[in-house]
Amino acid sequence: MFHDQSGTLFHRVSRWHMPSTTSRRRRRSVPLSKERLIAATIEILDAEGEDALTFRTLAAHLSTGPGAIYHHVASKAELLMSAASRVISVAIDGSSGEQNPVAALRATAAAVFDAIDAHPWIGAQLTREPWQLAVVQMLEAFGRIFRELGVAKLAQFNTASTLVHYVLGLAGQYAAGARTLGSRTDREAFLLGVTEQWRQLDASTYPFVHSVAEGFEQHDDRKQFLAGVDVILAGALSR
Amino acid sequence: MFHDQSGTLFHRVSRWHMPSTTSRRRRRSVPLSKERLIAATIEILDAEGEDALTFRTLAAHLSTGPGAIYHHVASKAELLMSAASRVISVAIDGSSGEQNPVAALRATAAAVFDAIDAHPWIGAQLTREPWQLAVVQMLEAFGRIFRELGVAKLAQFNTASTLVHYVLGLAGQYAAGARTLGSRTDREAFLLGVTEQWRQLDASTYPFVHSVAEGFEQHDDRKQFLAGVDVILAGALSR
DNA sequence: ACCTGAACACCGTTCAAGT
DNA sequence: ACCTGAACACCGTTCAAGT
Repeated sequence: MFHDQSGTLFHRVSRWHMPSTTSRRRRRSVPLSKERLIAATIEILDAEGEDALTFRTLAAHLSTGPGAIYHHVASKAELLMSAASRVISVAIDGSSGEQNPVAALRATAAAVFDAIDAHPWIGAQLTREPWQLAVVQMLEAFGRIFRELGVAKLAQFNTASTLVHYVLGLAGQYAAGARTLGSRTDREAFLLGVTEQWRQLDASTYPFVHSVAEGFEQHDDRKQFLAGVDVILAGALSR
Repeated sequence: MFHDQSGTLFHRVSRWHMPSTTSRRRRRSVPLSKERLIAATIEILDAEGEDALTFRTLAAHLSTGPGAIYHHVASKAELLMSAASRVISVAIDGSSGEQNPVAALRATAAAVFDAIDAHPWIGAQLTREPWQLAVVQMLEAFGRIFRELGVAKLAQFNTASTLVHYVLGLAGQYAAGARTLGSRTDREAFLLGVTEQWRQLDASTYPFVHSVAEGFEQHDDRKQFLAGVDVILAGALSR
């Protein structure tokens, strides 16, 4: 719950942006800026989910009209890319410092997972634009570690991008789960619904899925994610 | 280009649905059905891209009104899930038959890649709803092979879902690339633009990205994808 | 230069009215 | 039962008008 630096950071900042009349009045005295827009975007996405972020709600949050936003960002896509990149850089920067490269890789991956857990809308966003800055930041962080690990020159990009794609795929599924969940119900109920659907599939055409259905409800997403990281790490070191 | 069974299949079917007046008149004599809606959906997505599929264009394509669609599917989300699942099952079914499990895994993964290549809109769709049927179908296909490979019982789900997430992540990036591309320009121009952006990043904060930027333009997406599959396969077998 | 908010050109979905 | 298409409640974005 609290293993995300960026989550707590933005949580602290968010008191400034509470929709109380006092703070809203204080807010209007400061001019709009891209920074302010990104902060408000992250706040709304975290608190109310992806569907809640429209240029109308964002503008209302900042006590202005939707048109004002276009003086600081070119489009909603640019705003979302900037918000995602912000969250990912905070996560990656906060996880650096490990000396052992294997530990560093796990720490970085875990930090990214925790950022996605705290801001599940990122999962959908990273898929919306290809090779956006947030994705390149991950490639850089992972690639540098694989190089330190002594992975051969040509394999460095292969292994790093494999890990990046794995993270993106998991982030996407995670975000989709959070979206269909609404922010209230807990994740176990969602997983229970998933296994319920799995059990209703024909057992002879889906034997594997049936065999893993039991026990899936109480599986630990974070542990599961890190297990996948270790599979890729083992594969990278096996040549 | 032609390594996708589903692609050619739907291409052949698509003559029925050409927007010529004759076929459109012939079409109206047949009642609407979910099957027909799915076929038309895939057709429009393949030919015109994700943005072109609206319930208005789909209805016009079938010479009816948008409301008629709701007699056969509950929502646009359901229609897209069904379309994705259709494409994935055709791809997976067409790739079965390999006896050697390692060859089978590579063949299945390649078939899924080719399906994504032929229908890039799938990449975005698979991220839209969590654990939708198309994703479960991949989990089943991969999981069964990992079991055959002798992966330990507890690791079977780990390794299979790692591979599924990797495929989903790559599919998402691929689809995003295809979307920003428009369907006409070739992929090399897109990759050139990506590396151009990479080169403009600060070289001291992005040393790894800079080091892999050269040569990235002419990299082979399919080969790259299969290299990642082999990394995960090696990791799965390394314990 | 920056902001405002009505207006434009769309969406997915609903629903009264038809056959 | 199935279809039709106008209407509803929204979007992101634009732009004339203000300060």
